[in-house]
Amino acid sequence: MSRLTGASRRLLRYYEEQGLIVPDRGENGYREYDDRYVDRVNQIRGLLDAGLPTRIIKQILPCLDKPRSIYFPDATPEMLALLAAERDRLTERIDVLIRNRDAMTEYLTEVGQCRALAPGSSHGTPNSPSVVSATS
Amino acid sequence: MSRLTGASRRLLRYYEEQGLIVPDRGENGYREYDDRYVDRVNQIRGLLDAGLPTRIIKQILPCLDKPRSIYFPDATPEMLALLAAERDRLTERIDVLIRNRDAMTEYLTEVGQCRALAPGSSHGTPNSPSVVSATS
DNA sequence: TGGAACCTTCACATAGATGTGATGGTCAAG
DNA sequence: CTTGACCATCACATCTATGTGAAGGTTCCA
Repeated sequence: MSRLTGASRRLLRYYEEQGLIVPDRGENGYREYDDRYVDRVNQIRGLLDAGLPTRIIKQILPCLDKPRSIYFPDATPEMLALLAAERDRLTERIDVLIRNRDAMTEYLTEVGQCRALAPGSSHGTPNSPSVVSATS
Repeated sequence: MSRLTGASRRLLRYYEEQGLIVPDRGENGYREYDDRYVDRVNQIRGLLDAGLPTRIIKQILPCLDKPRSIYFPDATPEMLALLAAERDRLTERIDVLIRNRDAMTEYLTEVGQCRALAPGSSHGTPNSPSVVSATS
């Protein structure tokens, strides 16, 4: 599992400790990770990377689980509200990041050496003046 | 300053300790924050919020300083490369966040109660399937 | 001459995400 | 049976961004 996800064993245990994943145990006590956990762990890491704390992730994760869109049973209004709120917070952060990124790009462009193209994709509005503000 | 930026005094001192800001000192030893520092602190907090560590921020911050675009003197190639690299990393994060955000929105839409509109702006592609992967 | 309201430094505390090591069980191959 | 490669738990360490409080100086207003 560690190899599949890139997360250290320690980290997997930590996620488990935080209730983010609950792997089965074999007779011998060994953890048995269902294949679907690899997606789940990646999602967790994505959200952590997004700045969400495990505590929040634990709450919104059930909503984002993979075999959903079949029947999503236990989605309390509270969870939906929380999810929406987190999404909005996330949107705000994204905006901050985009503005920062664009400021960097702008500077690099001005200086004139703008090689090192983004290897991933390329969302984002390449304008907006210079700086930034934090929200969280 | 603390009031202007929302950062606690302690935090301002911390940023100073990390070399991110270098306020002048009055006769009495009091810190004297130039007005431009309010922008700078906001920028710092934006970058911190972006997940960049102070160590990195310290390096790229001089490039993003405000009275720039006049004459930007000391931009070594190393700093430019670093800045470009950080910008690309940032772009990757942004993509991850956008995908996560869109997954949330998608879920909320499916469930049907998609009120709680984003109060800020509204970047982003409202599609892409579900999940995510971390890069950092 | 107070005293309130600032400021200073120093230092210890905390919380979250992770690393690392000690100690020991399990399993499969030799 | 033993050795190597797994696995388990526990516990302590680390790093970053912060909070908090103590002990004391400064400024200003009454």
